[in-house]
This record gives sequence, structure tokens and C-alpha cells, in this order.
Amino acid sequence: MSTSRDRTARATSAAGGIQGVRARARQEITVAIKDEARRQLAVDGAAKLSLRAVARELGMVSSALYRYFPSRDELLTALIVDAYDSMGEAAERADADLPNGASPVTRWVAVCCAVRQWGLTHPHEYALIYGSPVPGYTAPTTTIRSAARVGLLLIAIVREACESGRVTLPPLADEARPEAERIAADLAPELPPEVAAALVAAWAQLYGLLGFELFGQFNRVVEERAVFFEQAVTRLAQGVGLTE
Amino acid sequence: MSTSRDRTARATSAAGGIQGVRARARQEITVAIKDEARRQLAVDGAAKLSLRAVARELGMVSSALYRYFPSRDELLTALIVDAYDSMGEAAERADADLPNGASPVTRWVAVCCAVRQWGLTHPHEYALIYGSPVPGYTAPTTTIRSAARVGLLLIAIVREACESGRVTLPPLADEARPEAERIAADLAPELPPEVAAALVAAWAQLYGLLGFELFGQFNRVVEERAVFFEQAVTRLAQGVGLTE
DNA sequence: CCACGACAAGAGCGGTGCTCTCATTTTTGT
DNA sequence: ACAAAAATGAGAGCACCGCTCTTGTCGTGG
Repeated sequence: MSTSRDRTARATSAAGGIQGVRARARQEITVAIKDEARRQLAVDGAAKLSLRAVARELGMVSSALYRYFPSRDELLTALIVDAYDSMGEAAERADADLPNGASPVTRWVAVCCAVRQWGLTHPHEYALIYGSPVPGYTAPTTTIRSAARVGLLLIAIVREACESGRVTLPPLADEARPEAERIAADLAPELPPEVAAALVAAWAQLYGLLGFELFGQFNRVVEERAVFFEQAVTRLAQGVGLTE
Repeated sequence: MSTSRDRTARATSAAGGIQGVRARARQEITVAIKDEARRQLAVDGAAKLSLRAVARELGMVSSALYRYFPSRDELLTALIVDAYDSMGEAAERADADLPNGASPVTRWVAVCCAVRQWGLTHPHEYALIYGSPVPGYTAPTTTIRSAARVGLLLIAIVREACESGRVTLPPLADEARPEAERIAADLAPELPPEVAAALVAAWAQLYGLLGFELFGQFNRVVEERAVFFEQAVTRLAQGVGLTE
């Protein structure tokens, strides 16, 4: 009788920690699944990611996997969120690693290059998030926070540059003003409308450059891709009005 | 006896034309397969395109389809080539439809808008060619001719603008010069290196803008996408040095 | 201590891409 | 003109896929 009490106690304190062994195991298995899936993703690409193969590799039967992810798409969604976060973190770290007084242009270029570097290191994950997310599909709310990290960082850089008077941009054509004002109001009210609009455009263009490099469109066209990219994103910085 | 001769004769002249009935049938069935595949692509996206479903819809058995396309990937490649051509044709027509003395900037914007319009009309086909073509994959030689059409058109516009002295761009930073010269030499020897390099960057950036719109990255960010796009590609034109 | 709920395992369903064999039909060489 | 050769279609079958359902086991909370 005392033994059984001991066992119960152990289950909810010593061995299991605060959550109990089961909750702990669930968490561990969940990340194991994601890790293995990410591994297969990096090798074969998203199209060939197979729940059965993941399960097989983990020594479990495929149906067991559905206790952790209700479908293959849900697994992919989880990988997407992780990828956004991984990329966002890389970008933020690149910015944070800069010496304190770094100029806005320097920060902008550093962040862009960090994004590129992340993409080069994780091409399939990049394809997963910026490739072809089924046209018509809108990301679940849980992803948008992670997805926005790089964008928010770029906004912050430009905002700070703005506040110290290091952003100048010619005024907008009349027909483009209203939408620019809308964008600025939604995205960064502190920014002049023409800067906010230019920033959104530059943001998209950055991923155009990177996508072309990663997806082979630059094959036999651009060779020295690092210098080409740096040159292009420097001009992008000028395009949003960053002057130093 | 005369009947058998007649039948033979018909087979190689009247009914079959110069090529024989079989070659003709092969051609027709090939396009029928591609049409049906394109139909399914437009509905469900590339991931769900299924040879069996195509065969079923065409009233043939799935194995018969392999007489026309050796694999699902080959079918997709054929669709890719057609998509590039369709898009290239749309762009070329938009340029050709302009009044004769249209300025380079006007032509540039018109071509970009035509590309956008094509993408909006064929989102899944756009995703097929500019989405995620398996990182590491290099397009078969047959596709590059079709893939280059829009690019060549943009080059032509800039070249003509250049010849009439309507292109000016600040000189390049030293470290970016060699690669710019390489690009110019390979792509358009008539163009100044800084223009050629800027053109390649603008080309990629155009697809960044379009991809973000088509793939939902602009959801809840940009609303008036047509005016935003036109504004952005106008600035892209300025970025390659087009002045009017 | 026990009933409940989380879990792993297995069988199974309908689908996929692709291969192989076999009969039929067209083309082609003599 | 006829037989050999090549092209085509049909069908069965293999291995794999995502996903569901049932069954038995084992932590866990009342």
C-alpha cells in the first residue's frame, strides 16, 4: 500500500515534474515529430513530406502520429510557424549584433543579408513560407505574429531613422496618396505615407530578389550573388528614403 | 481487294493528312491531356494534380497516359513551358498594343501590368512557374526560351530607351562593378553595366511584388493593389534609369 | 482504487504514381 | 501485298500515401 502511494507520488512529482509524465512526453514527442519532419523537408521538399515516413523514422506507427497533428497540413502549418520564427530570429539577431550606433542603411542591409543567409541555409523552409502557399489561402491567425517579425524589424529601423531625420522621399503622385495613407495608418502611423508605401514595396521586392536566387532564376544570369544582393538591397534602402 | 487498297490509301492521304492518322491523333490527345491538366491545375493547384484524375476525365485508363508523358513531372514541365509562353505572349501583346511612340516608362509599366494581370487570371499557373520549383532544380533547356520572353522584352524596352538617350543611372560602387559588367556582357552588351545590373534586380523585384499580392502576403496590408502595383513598378522603371 | 481519458498499434479504405503484360492497330520495309 | 515492327490501349498489380476505426494498454484525476 505504501508502495503504490509512492509510485503515484513519483508520477506527479519527481519523475513527471509539475506536468506529469504524460504531458511531458507529449511535448517531447511533438518536437521530435517536428524535428524529423523538418529533416525530411530539408532533404526532399514539402511535396514529399510524408507522415508515414516520419512515423516510421520515429519508430511509431503512422496512426499514432495523428494524436499529435490532426493532419499533414497541420504539421506543415506548424513547420511554417517555426520557419517564420527561425527566420525572424536570425534577422533580429543580425540587427542586435551590430555596434550600437550603426546607421539605418547599415542595419537595413544587415537584416536583408541575414534573411538571405537564412534562406540559403534553409531553402526548402524558405520555399514553404514564401513559395506557393496555395493561392486563395489565408494564413491562420497563429502564424501572422511569427510571419510579421522581419517586417516589423524593417519598420522599426525605418521609424528610428525617420525620427532622427534621416529619411527623405519625394512626394507621391496624387492617385497613389490615398492608399499610401491607408497603409501608413494601418502599419506605422509614425511614418510619412510615402515612406510606409515604399517600405511595403521594398519588403516585397526583397523577397523577389531572394526568391529568384533560391529558386534558380538567376542561374546563368547572376554569378556573384552576394555582392549583387547587397548592392540591390542597398538601393532598396535608398528607395525607402534611407539616406545613411 | 479494291476496298483494302482504298482503306490503305485513306489512311495515308485523305483522313490522315501528310502525317498519318496516328501522329495527328497523338497531337490531339497530347493537347487534350494538357488542357484537362490545366483545368485541374486551375481548380486544385499543382499539388493535387493527378494523372489518374486526368485520365479518368478523358475516358482513358491511367496507364495509357504514360504513352504521352513519361511521368507526372514531365506533364507539369509541359504545363510550365506553356505557362511561360502564355505569360510572355500576354506581355508582348500589351507592348505591341501601345501606340507607336509610347515612352519607355509607359511601355515598362504596361508590360508589368500585363504580367500582373496574367498572374491574377492564372494564379496557380503563376505559382507553378514562380512559386517553389524544387530548390536545386535547374530548368530543362527547352523551358529557358519560353521563360526568358518577359525578360527579353524588358531588356528590349530598356535598350531602345538607351539608344535614344533616355536612360541615366549613377555610376556603380567599385565592388559591384565587375559583376555588373559580367551581367551586361552576358545579357545585353549594348547596355551600360549599371543599367544591366539594375534591370536584373528590377526584374526579380517585379516578381516579388506580384508574388506577395498573389500569395496573400498583402492581405490586410495593401488594399488598392492595382494602384499600389503601378506606383511600385513606375519607381522600378526609375530604378533602372528610365527617365520618361 | 477505479473509472476515465490519453495513447499506441493494427487493419483497412480509397487514392496515388508507375510498371508490366497482352491484345489490337497503324506504320513501314521488302 | 504482306509480314515484321512500332505505337497504342486496357488491365492487373506493386508500393506508397493520408486518414479512419477498433482494440487493448496504461497514466491520471476523482
